Amino acid sequence: MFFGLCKKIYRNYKFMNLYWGDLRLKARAKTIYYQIAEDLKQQIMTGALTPGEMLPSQSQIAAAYGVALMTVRQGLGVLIDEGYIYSVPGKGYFVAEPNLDKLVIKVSGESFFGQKLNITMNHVDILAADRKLANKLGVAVGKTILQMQLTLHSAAGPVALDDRYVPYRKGEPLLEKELQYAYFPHIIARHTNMVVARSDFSVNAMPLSQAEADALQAPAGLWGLCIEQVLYDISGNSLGWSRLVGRSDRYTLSGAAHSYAGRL
Amino acid sequence: MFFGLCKKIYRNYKFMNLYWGDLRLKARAKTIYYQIAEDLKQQIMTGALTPGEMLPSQSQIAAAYGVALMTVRQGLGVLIDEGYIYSVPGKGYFVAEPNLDKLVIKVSGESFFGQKLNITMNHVDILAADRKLANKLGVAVGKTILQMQLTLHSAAGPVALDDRYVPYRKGEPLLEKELQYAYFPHIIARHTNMVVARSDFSVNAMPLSQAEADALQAPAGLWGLCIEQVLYDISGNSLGWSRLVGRSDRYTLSGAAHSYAGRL
DNA sequence: TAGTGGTCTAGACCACGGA
DNA sequence: CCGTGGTCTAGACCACTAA
Repeated sequence: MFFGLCKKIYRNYKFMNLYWGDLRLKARAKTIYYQIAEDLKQQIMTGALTPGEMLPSQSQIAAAYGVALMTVRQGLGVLIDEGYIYSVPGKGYFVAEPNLDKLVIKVSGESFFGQKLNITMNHVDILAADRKLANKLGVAVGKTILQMQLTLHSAAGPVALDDRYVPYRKGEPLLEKELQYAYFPHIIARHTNMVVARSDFSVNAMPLSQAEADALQAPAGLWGLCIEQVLYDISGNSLGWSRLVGRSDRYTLSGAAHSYAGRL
Repeated sequence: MFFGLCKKIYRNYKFMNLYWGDLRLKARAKTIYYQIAEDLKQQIMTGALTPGEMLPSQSQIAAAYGVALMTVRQGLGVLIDEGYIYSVPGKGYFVAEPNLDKLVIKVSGESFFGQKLNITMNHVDILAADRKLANKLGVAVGKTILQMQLTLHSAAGPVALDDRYVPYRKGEPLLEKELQYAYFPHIIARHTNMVVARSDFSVNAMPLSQAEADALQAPAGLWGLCIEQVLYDISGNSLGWSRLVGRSDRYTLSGAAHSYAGRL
């Protein structure tokens, strides 16, 4: 049932010239373990193997392909990486349930909102942390904070305002060069020698303050889309806080979710 | 430099009773390959190995631990899975650059916005696709569409309205049972026998229509947070479209990003 | 007890990279 | 040329699961 026509002799791949130069994927595409993975993936996506169903055992697959166990395991490893299957020790491999519960938004520094944005630095200030700021950054009230505000704008005009707060570090001046990075974590990564491990963020609709509306040249009554982001190091210490508020008529956040999600 | 104290004799793990029953992670925690991975991960997170730096070669690691090559490879595989390193054939393994450019929002059916929400079905209708709907769903204008609208509400009152559209399929009646799933993809997955492979979504601030404001009992002038989602099968055919608009004062979207991201 | 997956070994050959 | 990672073999022993 599982292996109708799949007993082809994959093994003569050794005698073929398959490493077509630069493209690594093309090379991988013709390996035995990759073929095993593709065959099984095919059966999952076409419904021949349904979610929850058990796959044939490693040894059955090995026998079917005339191949060693480790090779089969490598193929199954690919499917595990890609989220198609999971294993239960002592029982077997099972087809995973598809789910779309992880929405992924990609934000590179280059194209924050799916469009190329120019950056203007409005001002850089030194200030003492008030209660709210101290709370966000996990520092004591009164602690010296570096604040910067910048504007992202497209050809149509200003798109978003971004206020960023970093605990001041002695002997680590912010360089002009660093400020050019559109995406806050990139600044932090260059500015501190800490490894930024995690960021928590939230997204919501917000009314624009008068100052924000002015700076964004926003029509009266327009609300903004607000993205807050707090950065942490590996120990959970806060490294920075960013609050971006943008014209909702000039950008939207977008992304995708995949049922069988591999690595990010 | 790389291996100061790490030449412990891991190999006697074989003679210890390490498989402490149910927890699989605890078992894995004491394997050789896992220890190798942890040691290297430690060096990366503490800065002993910096992004872009080359790791010692497989054979060096194997010699340092007194272990076979395949075992080392398995350990390095863990780090690749978790995004800490990558490999360049013919050269070596390298520490990856940390980046926080993938924001992940988890939405389970249980807690859509970080709070338990009750669901009320407002109505289910059959209608013919107009141009906009036909475009969204990738069907012909006039095609029969199943529409349903539901309200999500917390103890405080209504939180969001969700309009969902599914191309009508003969002989596949929507079951009352299926409608209880809060999260749209879950309904689709149960309703059709198609595998939902991908969903594209977008998030933005939107003014509430009069009908929406009434249904949500929203204060005058309040804008909503709108999440649109289109579901696709493996071939790229659209399986459904959902447009959720919610009171921005009663929920926010939130999530996290990780510098070294493993599987979703 | 038999079958499953999980770990590990000590070899092998291959393609790629750089000196 | 040699060192690198990538693939593969034919075994081994272990712990878990279910009959």
